[in-house]
Amino acid sequence: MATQASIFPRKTPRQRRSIELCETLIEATARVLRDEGYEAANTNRIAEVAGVSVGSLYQYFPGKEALLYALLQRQERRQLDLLTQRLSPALNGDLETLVRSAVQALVDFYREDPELARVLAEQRRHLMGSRSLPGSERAFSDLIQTALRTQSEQVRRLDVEVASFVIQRTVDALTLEAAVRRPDFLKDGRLAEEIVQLLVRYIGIYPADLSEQATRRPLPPDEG
Amino acid sequence: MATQASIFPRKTPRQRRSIELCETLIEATARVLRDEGYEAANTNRIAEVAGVSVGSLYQYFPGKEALLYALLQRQERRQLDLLTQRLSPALNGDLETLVRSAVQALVDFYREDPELARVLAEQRRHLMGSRSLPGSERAFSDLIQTALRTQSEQVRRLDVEVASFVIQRTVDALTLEAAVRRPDFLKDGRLAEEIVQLLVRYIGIYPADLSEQATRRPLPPDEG
DNA sequence: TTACTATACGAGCAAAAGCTCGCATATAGT
DNA sequence: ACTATATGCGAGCTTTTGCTCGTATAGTAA
Repeated sequence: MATQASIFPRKTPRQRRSIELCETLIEATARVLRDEGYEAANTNRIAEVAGVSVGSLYQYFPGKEALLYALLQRQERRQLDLLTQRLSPALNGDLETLVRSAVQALVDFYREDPELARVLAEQRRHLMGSRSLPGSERAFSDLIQTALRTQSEQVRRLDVEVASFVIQRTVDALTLEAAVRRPDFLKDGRLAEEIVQLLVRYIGIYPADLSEQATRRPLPPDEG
Repeated sequence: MATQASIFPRKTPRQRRSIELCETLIEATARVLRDEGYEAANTNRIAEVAGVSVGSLYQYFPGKEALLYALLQRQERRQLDLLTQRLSPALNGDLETLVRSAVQALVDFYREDPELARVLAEQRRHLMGSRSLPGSERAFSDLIQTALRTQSEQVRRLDVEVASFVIQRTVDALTLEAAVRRPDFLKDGRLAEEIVQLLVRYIGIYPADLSEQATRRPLPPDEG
């Protein structure tokens, strides 16, 4: 059972059938993870579900970690694609619309396949280990920081680094957790709207902030 | 490798040395999980680290799942203990103090052993499966709902069920995630205070809420 | 002491999982 | 058609893991 730890593909497929083979294997990995759980996700089972032989599997992937990693990359790419696609029309609107677009994008994404998303979220850190995280995470964080800076009139003064961490982790954790455990909260949109409120109240300007905003907003209306 | 799935102890230790043995095993499980990861956490390795034989392990635990489950229970009990202990002196104070106590309790808890907390969080759902969750989670949720209702003058009108979900998952995800990945954010208290702000702004009453609060607060001040 | 029970041990077997290698087939280039 | 290369296969070997069982020791009670 001498386990080989490399994460990266053993060789790149050249012909069409081998490319399809790799995709079939990744898809099978997703199916096994979703339907049978992590324990069942061994190379023999994945090859069996994919309808190919173990030998073929090992021709392209050095082990199950590599399959998991490839699947994770596919997932992250799709997530980021959806997010940027949904966000671009809202970038010039008001803050609330922007936030709502982002939240709804993640809700839709996780609702599509909650079980798979959950398992992958669990495995993410195992695979990343101490490696740098080039995935959608960094891109998402950049997206938030940019938005915070460009929407500065509607945004209170805050530590952008910490705030983007808070925003990203909050919306991700809540949408994923809800998709897995409280799908009823997502079905009627109650929770999505609640997350929007949570974030807008956190980011947006309220009277309590006016004193510290004085340098940026020269008009101090009397409160009381 | 015919795996036996039961979660519950095989028999209860009667003499002192056997009680110590069980605790040693649970502690070893924690150590292996923290230092070597989930993959390494097999019964042979745990017994070795504990300095006892596999035979002794199987006398009390039917498999590694049972060990994991026992460890998880210990962790949840400690977490809930700390939380209730920190919260009780703040129950009569203002909302912000209450929230700050809860956040700080979780921050302290996760900072104590972030790696272990992370691994256990990952494993929680595997072990719980479709079982009911009698752990700290339910108790925490009840705690929040009670607090929301008793502090009603400082709390805006909101769906208590959804709100308690949002609050619980938010504070838990943020504190755990930060303890693991951004310990620097926790060291100087920047993040803790940010989480407090996030929650207080979400829960608390702001001018934007005054119209919908009219039935509860009979004084409608003109806004604008 | 004696008898009885609980506890501890660890070699070792069976099942599972990881992985290879020799051979068969498909595709591409000439 | 012929050759070279890429692809696919799966029996079966190796290592790991889960777990038992016969034996030895420690505790308890008479």
